[in-house]
Formats: sequence, structure tokens, C-alpha cells
Amino acid sequence: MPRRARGVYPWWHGRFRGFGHRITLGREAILDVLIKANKHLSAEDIYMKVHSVYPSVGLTTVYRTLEILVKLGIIYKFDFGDGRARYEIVKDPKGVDHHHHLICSNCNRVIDYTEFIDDEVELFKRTEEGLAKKYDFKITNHLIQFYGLCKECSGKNKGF
Amino acid sequence: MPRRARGVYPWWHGRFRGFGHRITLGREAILDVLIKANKHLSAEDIYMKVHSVYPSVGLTTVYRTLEILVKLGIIYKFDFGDGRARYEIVKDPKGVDHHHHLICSNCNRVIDYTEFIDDEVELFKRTEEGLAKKYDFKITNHLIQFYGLCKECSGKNKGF
DNA sequence: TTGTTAATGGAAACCATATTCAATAAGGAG
DNA sequence: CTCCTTATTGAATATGGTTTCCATTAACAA
Repeated sequence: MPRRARGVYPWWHGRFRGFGHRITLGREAILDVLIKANKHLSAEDIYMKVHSVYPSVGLTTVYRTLEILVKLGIIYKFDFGDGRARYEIVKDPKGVDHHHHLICSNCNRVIDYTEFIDDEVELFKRTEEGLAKKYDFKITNHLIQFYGLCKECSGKNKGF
Repeated sequence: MPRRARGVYPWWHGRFRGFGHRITLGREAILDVLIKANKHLSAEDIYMKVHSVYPSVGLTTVYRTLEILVKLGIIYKFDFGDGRARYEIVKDPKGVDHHHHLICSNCNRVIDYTEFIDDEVELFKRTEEGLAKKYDFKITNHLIQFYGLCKECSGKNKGF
């Protein structure tokens, strides 16, 4: 937890407090890990990193904090099909770091890609508007993932 | 399991046998349920339906069969975020039944939509080609889901 | 500083899915 | 049609990520 200049608070404190949540050491540490990692991490990944600095923070707190962060829209929760969820800090959809995922059905390797995002975002904007109107559904975000076989697996594995 | 005219086999038998799998009563019943349901079902949903007709078919067989069907590309497996997977028969991407999902973050209701699919298919064709080339990744399918608040939930629930 | 109440961690509970294993049956060979 | 090999099966049990319980601690408003 980097020391903070007097009276200067991280961007997310307002949103956090605004929903009635308290700022705690554990929560700061957890979000700090997500921000610094800048890639998808499992709850256990996060727990281990936080725990190495603050051994008093338990796995339960990690799960509870992640749940809040997801609901507040501060982080994303992904399912890559290997039985454990992954979490990732939300970036501006227009930002440089925004990406989607390629998932290998065989080895579960996950590749981030940033190409074609502009086209996708453009299409989604249109689709979202149409769907929101038709179903009276307030869309907050979308999930896009491609599945297939990665370079290593496509050679040896023929389906099953 | 409807009686079959002599020598006439369901479309999926060839693919099934081709991969060395045997055709069994349980497997026919399970796939039959998926075909007739024509919507996403959980393993338990499928188990109960099959079990009501063939009490001898166990939940284990349902899971094992679903795993094979997914690997053979005969059904899709979805995660809607409520902790249990859903399965759905694969239809031709150009077919009328092809659809994607709108998921309510609050009540977990899932809405199927078929609108705008053409645009998406078009975009994905381009994206898939580009990604396949760049990452040497053999894409077999994609997942798109929109998250947000449904009509019922958007009024009362403000985030958290 | 104090009081109210959210937050915490460790243990236990949960629950969907996976695995084990002996019994059974699909389907090719004869 | 029958036999034989071996995939498939169900029941019970294990697994493992996530959630809940509950007594204790600490955030922060007054």
C-alpha cells in the first residue's frame, strides 16, 4: 500500500464510500494488486499476492471484496471454463488496454488481443442500442470470447 | 426415445461413432431432451427430464455425455454466472434459431435474442480470420453475452 | 474518545462437477 | 446368433472453488 499524500484519495474511494462501504487495508491491498497486475487473476492468485504483504488478510475477505468490486463495476469477472473465476480491472472501452480473450479449449491457455476492438466496440454500440430499446434492458457491459485451439494444441489434438 | 425406422439413424450417430463412442439409451435420451427443449438447460434440468422417462439413467452419465457432446461440437456449454453451466443444442449459425444472450446481473434472468445476429456474424467472420492468422489460433466458436438490468430490475435496483 | 455497525478471518458448510470401481452392455468378430 | 473385448454405467465418494457462520475487530460519524 503506497503511502498517500494528505487528503488525496485514490479514484475509487468516492465510489466505494458512496455505496456505504468502508475503506479497509485489505480492500486497498486487493484492489492494488488488481491495478498493478493489469491482467486477469484468480481469487487465489490475488490472495497469495496480498497475503505475502499482509498475512492477516484472509481468502474470505478476498472473495467478499471481489464481489463488491464487480457489483460496483470496478473490476470484471470472467469464466474461462477451467472452474475458477478470473478478475480484471475495468479499463475504459476506448482505452489502450481494453482487450478481449482467445481461449484454447484444450489447454485453457488464454490470449489477450486488442486487434479489431474498434470494430467490435462499434458494432456493440449499435447492437446495444437496439437491444436496449427492444427489450427495455439496460446493458452495462458485454462479454466476448473466442474459443478454439491454440498453436501448440491444434497440431496434436483432433477434437477428442 | 421414439422408435426408429430400420436402418435410419439420427444425424449425430455418424459423428458419434466416428469418434469411437458407442450409442447408448442414456445418450440418446439426453440428446433427445436437448433437441426437443431447444433452449438452455442445466445438467440437473436434463437429468430430471431424462430420469422421468428412464429412471435408470444417472446424473453421472448426464455429465459425462454432456462433456462428449460439447467436445464434438454438438451442443454449447454456457456460463451465466449463477454457478451452474447451461447446455444448448448447436444450430447452424445461419439458421433461424441461432441466438445470443442478454443476462440480468440482478435476477439472472436470461433473454435470448436473434436480432442483429447478421451484423455480428459478419464482424466475427472478419475478426476470426484476422485472429486466426495473427495468433495461429484455430477458432471453432465464439461467445457473446450482454449484461445489464432487465425491465423488472432496472427500476428498483441501483447497482448494489 | 466513544458508540454503532460494517468488516474480518478461520472453520465449516455448500454444491456443482469429477472420479473410483465393480457390474453391465455395445457392437465387432466369428 | 453368440462370444468377447472394452467402453459405459450408476452409486458412492471425492474434489475444490466459493459461501456462510459467528464471535471478534476496527472504520468512521458524532
